[in-house]
Amino acid sequence: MTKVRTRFAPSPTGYMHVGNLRTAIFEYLIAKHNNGEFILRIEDTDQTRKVDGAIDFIYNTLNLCDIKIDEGPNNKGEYGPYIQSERLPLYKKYAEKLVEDGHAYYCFCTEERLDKLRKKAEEEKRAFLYDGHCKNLTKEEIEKKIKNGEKYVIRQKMPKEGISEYIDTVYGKITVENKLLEDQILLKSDGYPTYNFANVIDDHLMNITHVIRGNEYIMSTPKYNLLYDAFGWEKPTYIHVSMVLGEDGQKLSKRNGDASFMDLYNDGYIPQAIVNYLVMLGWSPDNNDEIFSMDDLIRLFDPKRISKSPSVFDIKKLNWINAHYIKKLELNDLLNITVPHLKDAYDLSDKSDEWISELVSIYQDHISYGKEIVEVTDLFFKDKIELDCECREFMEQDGIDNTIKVFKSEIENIDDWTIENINSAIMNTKEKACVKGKMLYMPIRIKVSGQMHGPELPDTIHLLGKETVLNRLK
RNA sequence: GGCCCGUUGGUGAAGUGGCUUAACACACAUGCCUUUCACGCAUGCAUUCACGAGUUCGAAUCUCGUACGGGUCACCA
Repeated sequence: MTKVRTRFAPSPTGYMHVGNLRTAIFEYLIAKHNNGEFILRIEDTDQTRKVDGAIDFIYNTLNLCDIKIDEGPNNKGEYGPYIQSERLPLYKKYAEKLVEDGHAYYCFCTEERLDKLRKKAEEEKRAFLYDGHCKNLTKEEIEKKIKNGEKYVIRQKMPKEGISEYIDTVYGKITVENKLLEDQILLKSDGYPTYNFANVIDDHLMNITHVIRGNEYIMSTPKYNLLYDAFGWEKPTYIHVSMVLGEDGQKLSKRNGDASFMDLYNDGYIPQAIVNYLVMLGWSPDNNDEIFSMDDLIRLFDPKRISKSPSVFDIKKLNWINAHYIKKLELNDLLNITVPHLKDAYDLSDKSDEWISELVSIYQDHISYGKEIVEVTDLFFKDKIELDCECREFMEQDGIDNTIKVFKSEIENIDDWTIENINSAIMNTKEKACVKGKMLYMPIRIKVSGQMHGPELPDTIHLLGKETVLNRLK
């Protein structure tokens, strides 16, 4: 049996939205589930969209997600180079081979002529298809034109009749009429291959066995297959996956302000949690489990269970999964995803490392992503706290003033500012003011933190410091 | 406009002709527990699977039509 090989083939744009990442995850899981290899190939045939540092960015992203690349631009491999712009001669060679064998032809049509055809098609409300104008040029005509320095492209010769069909792992049988297939361009006039062509050549040369990609390619896959047939190559297994949509039901995009992986990462989402969440978008295991390690996923992943319909990216569910991962974090990792945000938002110069650790720790179970630490801890950093309606209502009840007064004097009497002593102060207040439960804790909590909820009260008070607490009890 | 694909609750989804009076999870709501929130627990939230017809003893599941949504039709990837 041949070894399963999948590839992730992004353009180097320096941006990866979660839909792209999900595709990479699926590709990785399919390879690893079958003990296969995962290849990274950079598709930079559009030189205008290239961004510096994009390759490192991709490596960095996949690395953070524990997706290990077996072969790629920064790895050794037998099938390189792994950057398409470094493979140019190859494409040209194969395109010319196709011409020789009668599966493709030179085309000298100018942009103007094509524009005109396009316009006409639009007016007549039909799909534009190249009219095959250059298909039957004689050898002499072609040589003459090339000699004259006329620009040319190489186009694939499509059958005019019949149908093409193939089996997609997710969508089943897909049928397209051949007459709807365009004599698509394989080699552009600048000598670069088109995406479609480079893909076929590279996938074959790199021994890719499973092609996983967005379902926008469902319709063009027959063209790919025709190419495989023309070369006499074995076709890969196709696995088309549906789209990931934004909350508005629209396609995810940077412009829409939709979060990219890096945005999420920078906000303190844990890559493993993001992977966990993304894999559940459009895929489900055959049981009810929802929390998966990468090893679990590799073991369980079955592309047959990928769903056909698009799914909406739901940040709330991601929050839930991420909170789950945060609860299990070691202190150091917890600090890493929270402290930078604290530093950003507040002046920490007079706070000790111990204080910061303690602060972050008591909120570990209360935040669903790193950056959330900022809003939830603001009571530690502002001078004046304001009570909302619910708090004020609570504070208007009888006996509250007395409880606060008693508690304040208890606090004043503490010499050694420890959580134990603070706890004793609360207990003493319980005795002396004759209140308990909600009527004991809530007034103190509200007065001191300005909120009706939060972590353990003694911890909060301890972190606030004696001075601040006394000020707020006034 | 042609062609292709999709449509189960606010969201992710299970479901492949009878065990479904449609799982599970998120979200939401209520209650219990708890000093509060959270956690946990319990309950509620789709009389119905876009709609209509057909096949069948029986349909979310099969067929056809309609609607809606998306994709595709570049010397972009």
